Amino acid sequence: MGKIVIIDFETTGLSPRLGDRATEVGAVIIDGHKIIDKYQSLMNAGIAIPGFIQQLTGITNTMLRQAPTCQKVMQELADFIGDMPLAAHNASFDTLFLDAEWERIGYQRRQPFTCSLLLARRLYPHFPDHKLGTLVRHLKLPTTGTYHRALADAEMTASLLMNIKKDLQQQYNLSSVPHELLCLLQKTPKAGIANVIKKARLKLDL
DNA sequence: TGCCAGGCCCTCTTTAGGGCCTT
Repeated sequence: MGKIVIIDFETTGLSPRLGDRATEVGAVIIDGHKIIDKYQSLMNAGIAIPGFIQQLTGITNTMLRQAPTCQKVMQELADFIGDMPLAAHNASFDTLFLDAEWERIGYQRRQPFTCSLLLARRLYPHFPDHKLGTLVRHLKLPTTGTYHRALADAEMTASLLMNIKKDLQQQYNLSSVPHELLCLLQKTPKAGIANVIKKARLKLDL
């Protein structure tokens, strides 16, 4: 109950439709306000990583030559995730790559995705921007490794999401913040959040 | 040939345009 998988992909570019592929995936499971499990793997799609992305992520073509196939990694990831709901920072990006890589192994995502970027824009509108690094710095969250590596980014996104849940709980005096409520809030204009929580409090017994 | 992401959000908007965010 209350578990969410936070996921992050490193890729060869921005668009699976233009042929970009995943190069690394990191995923962590949170239960309430704790990380309880982690998964990480590089993956070899057999295509070259552009130079500027190698510089950005530190993931090189040499590293990928030794990496397992995308098919193997995506099957392991599907087993790791099971039917738990998902979250990511700028989830529209990770949704595209997860769906595209899973489609290649004949697997279809069924669970909803929550976006910590959309939630952070609503909860922390006064921050200078809503990049993952900026949010981690301003909220004084732990940095767990190198930015732009999949597991470190997934862990920091998990810390961010747990902070968002904690702030919602305190601000609105909620007993819990289920994934269903996060899905509702990420689509709610800032001015409507209190009203959505009021309705959800009755419906979800919060 | 030349171009090329895509979803969300704001505003000098809605018959649109541009910035943010992800690699």
